[in-house]
Amino acid sequence: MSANGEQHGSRYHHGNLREALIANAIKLIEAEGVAALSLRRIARDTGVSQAAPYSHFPSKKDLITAVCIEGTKWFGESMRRSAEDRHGVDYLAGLAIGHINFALAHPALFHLMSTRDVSEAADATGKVPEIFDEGYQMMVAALVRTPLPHFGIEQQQLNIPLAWSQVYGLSNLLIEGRITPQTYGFSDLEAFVVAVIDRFLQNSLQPLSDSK
Amino acid sequence: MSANGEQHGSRYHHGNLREALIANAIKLIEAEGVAALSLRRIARDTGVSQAAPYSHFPSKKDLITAVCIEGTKWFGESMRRSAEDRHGVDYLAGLAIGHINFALAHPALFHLMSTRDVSEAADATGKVPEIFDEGYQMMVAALVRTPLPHFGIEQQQLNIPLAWSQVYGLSNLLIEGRITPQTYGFSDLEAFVVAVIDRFLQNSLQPLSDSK
DNA sequence: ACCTGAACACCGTTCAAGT
DNA sequence: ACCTGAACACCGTTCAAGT
Repeated sequence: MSANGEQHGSRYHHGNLREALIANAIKLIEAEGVAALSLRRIARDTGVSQAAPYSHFPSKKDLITAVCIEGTKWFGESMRRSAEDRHGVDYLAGLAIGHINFALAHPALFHLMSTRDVSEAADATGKVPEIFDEGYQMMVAALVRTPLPHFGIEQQQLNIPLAWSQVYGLSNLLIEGRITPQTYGFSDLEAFVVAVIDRFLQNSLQPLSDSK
Repeated sequence: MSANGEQHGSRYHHGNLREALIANAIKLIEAEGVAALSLRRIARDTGVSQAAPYSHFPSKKDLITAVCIEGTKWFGESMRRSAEDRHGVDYLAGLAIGHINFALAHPALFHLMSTRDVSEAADATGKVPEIFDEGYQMMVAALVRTPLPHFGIEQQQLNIPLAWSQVYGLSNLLIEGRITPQTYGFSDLEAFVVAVIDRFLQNSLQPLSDSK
């Protein structure tokens, strides 16, 4: 309940306190939500005094920033893993599914990473969005290089915010439980996600009609 | 800095403390963000003691819930106002624009309403999502009754989560500053939003190709 | 019924002091 | 350099007491 067991009696005079704090912060977030995140609590869980974290982070914001940075790595990996060995439109679908998988597997962490008020609050360096967007850059790159027939350049441009907000929005609404697959006749979450993404891509692949 | 001026010396022994607290809570959120939201601060701003709010709300969560409920009214009105006098697809676009307009006009409030960790944290009654979704029900109703040629029923069904997460995601990414209209060659935010929504609707209106 | 003031257990942060 | 313990100004919440 209080110790984490993996230390052999020493008291972090080794330089691993920083990593231990980040790990325990993530553990706490995933177990009890962002609201439960307190520096004192993390210090307690890590077995150090309340003031110890200040030897490694100037403020709570900076610890959270570090947590976000760690999270973005997992996020990017999830997208990459899900998209590898795929090509063209399938690659795009893979990225989207990797995105949503991460969000569903780490809802609190995803939320922390993706919302401002927590991380505006949180982002001391101001670089979290930039880092977070790395994942999206993969999507952007794929969108740009994937040949969408019948699209002009400037039309294709608009697909970027479209795809981005689509995936981002779906992730959040699924996490929040506002959209449930059952409502739309899907018993399986994965199948629902695939269907929605497929539909999005099919829609986007159509040539634009000249009116009507 | 401390008083709000609209009271005539009396000390809220009238039954308007509840409304004053909600109003000042919203004022505080919009001025300093959700992070600054504290019961004691609101009480101070309203000119009452720290314990006074507990005569009207069992806990901080309940005050926030009341704030969310108030917010959903504005949200619904914004969508309705923006869509009135429009028909068919234009009506849908109006709803979407009303949604995004509200999010941009009241970012902190929108964020409070739409994110769980704050309002899971916040929603004592558990009914906030339900109420919040009222706005989306308009969208759903419109999507269902708007004739989209070439779509079967079950195909049309999928447009609901698609449109919903599209608008929701775009709202959030615009608020967070992650998507900027300038990136896509728009100097005007409104024009950008209209273009994206139009594109979404045009995409969705296409008949599905039978493969390829 | 509605509000106040003092109290309790928390929190982020600072700072002198220890090793 | 890294950590502790005590302190400060906050916070949510409770509770006896006032009107």
